[in-house]
Amino acid sequence: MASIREQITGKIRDELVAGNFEAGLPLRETQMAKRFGVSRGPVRDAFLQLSQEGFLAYHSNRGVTVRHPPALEDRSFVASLRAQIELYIVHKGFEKLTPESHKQIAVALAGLKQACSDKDVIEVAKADMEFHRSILQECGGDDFLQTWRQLCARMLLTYSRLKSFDEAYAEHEEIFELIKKQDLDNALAALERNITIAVDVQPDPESDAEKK
Amino acid sequence: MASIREQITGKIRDELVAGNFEAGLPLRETQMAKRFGVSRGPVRDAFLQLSQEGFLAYHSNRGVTVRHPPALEDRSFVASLRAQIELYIVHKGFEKLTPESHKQIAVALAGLKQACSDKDVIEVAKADMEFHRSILQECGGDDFLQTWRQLCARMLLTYSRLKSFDEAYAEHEEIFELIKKQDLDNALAALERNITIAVDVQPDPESDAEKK
DNA sequence: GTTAGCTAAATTGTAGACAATCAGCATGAT
DNA sequence: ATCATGCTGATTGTCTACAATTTAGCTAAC
Repeated sequence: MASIREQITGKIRDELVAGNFEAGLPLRETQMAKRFGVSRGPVRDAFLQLSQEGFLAYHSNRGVTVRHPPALEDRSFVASLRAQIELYIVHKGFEKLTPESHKQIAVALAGLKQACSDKDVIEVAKADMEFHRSILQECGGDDFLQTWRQLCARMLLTYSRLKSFDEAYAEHEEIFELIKKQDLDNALAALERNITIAVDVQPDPESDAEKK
Repeated sequence: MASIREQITGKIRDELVAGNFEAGLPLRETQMAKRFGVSRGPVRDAFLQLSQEGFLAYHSNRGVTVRHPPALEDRSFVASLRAQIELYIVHKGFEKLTPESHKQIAVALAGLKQACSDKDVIEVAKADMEFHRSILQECGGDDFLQTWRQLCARMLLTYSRLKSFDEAYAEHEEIFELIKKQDLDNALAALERNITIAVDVQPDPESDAEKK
C-alpha cells in the first residue's frame, strides 16, 4: 500500500495536471492537510517533491506556488529534449524487449484506450505519460526517468492534444504495433512525431516569468 | 540565513560529490541527524531533495542509498543534454547580459581560480558548476535550472577533470572572455567543448545497475 | 536440509506541539 | 507626505513522541 505522502503527492499532481489551480496560486500546507485529513508532514514532503518535479515553485519560508507553464518559445525545446531521451532509451533497449514487456506496454495502452473513450482529458494525459513511461521502463531507462519526468511535468502544465481522442489513441497504438513488429526505425520515427507534434499550439496568455 | 534543511542538504551533497560514500551505501536518517546535531525532520527533507536531484536513490520504507553513477556508455549522452540546455539558454539570453551580469560571472570565475590554485578537487567541482550556473542565471534560464541540475548531478558522481587545474581554469576563463567580448558563436563553441570534453574517460568498474 | 511462519530490533512514516520567520499594517519621527 | 520602526497574525521550519513497516534471525514443521 502506498504511503500517505505518495497518495497526497499523486492527488495534488493530478489536480495540477487538470489545471484546477491557476498559475501563481499559493498552496498552503495547513489547507491541504485539513483537506485530506492528514497532518502537515506528508503534505510538506509532497510539496517538496512536486517542487523538484517542476509542478510547484518553492519559496523559502513562504511556501509553494503553482508554477507557470514554460514560455511559448521554450516548449518545442522541452519537447525536443524529452524526445531525445525517449529515442535514446528505446534505441538502446529495443533488443531487451520480451513478450512480457509487450504485455506491460499493452496494459498501459489499454488504459489510454479507456481514457480516450471516456473523453476524460486528465485521464488521457495521465495514461499518455504512463504509456511512454512503461516503454522506457521496459527498455531499462530507469536512469533517466527523473529527468524525463521533469520535462513531462513542464509539458503537462499545458497539456492539450489538439487532435481528437481517437486520433491520439491511434498514434500510440501505431507505436505499439511497430514495437511488437520489432521495426525499430519506424517505431522511433512514430515516437518522435507523437512527442513533438503536440506543441506549437494554443498561445497561452499567462506564460509570464516566475516571480521571485 | 539558510534553513537547517538547506545547510544539511548542502553538506551531504558536498560529501557525495567528494565521493566520501561509496555507491549503494545506505544513509540513515538517525545517523545523519545525530551527526549534525539536529532532528530527523530536516534530514528527511534533505534526503528527499537529494533523491530528486539524482544523488540518492529513494526506496519506500527502506530509506535512501547512494546512487550509482551512470553507465559509461550513457555519460556522453548526459553531457550532450546538459550542453544543449546551456547552449540554448545562453543563445537565448545573450543579449540580456549587462555589465552587472559580467560582474556576477566574474565572481564565480574567481572562486574557480581560487579552488584551482588550492588544488582542491571538490572545491573545483563545485566552483565549476557554480560558474556555469551563474551564466545560466544571468541569461534568464531559471526555467531549466532544475533539469540542468539533475544532469550535473549525474556528471558530478564521476567528476574527474583529466587535465591540469590550470588548464581547467583557462578553459573557463576563455568562455568568460568571449562572453565579455559578446562573441556569441565562439562562446557557444567554447562552452560545448568544455562540457563534453570531460567525459569518455576513466572506465569505472562499479557502474552496475541500480538495485531495486 | 529446507522452508514457512513468528518474533524482535531497527528504521522509516506520521502526528501534534512549539519556535522561527515573514508580510502587512499601524504608528510615529523627520 | 515619506520613510523607518515595531507590532501582529499567519505560515513555514523544527522537534519529540509514537505508529507502521521492513529485515533478519530463530524456531518448528515437513
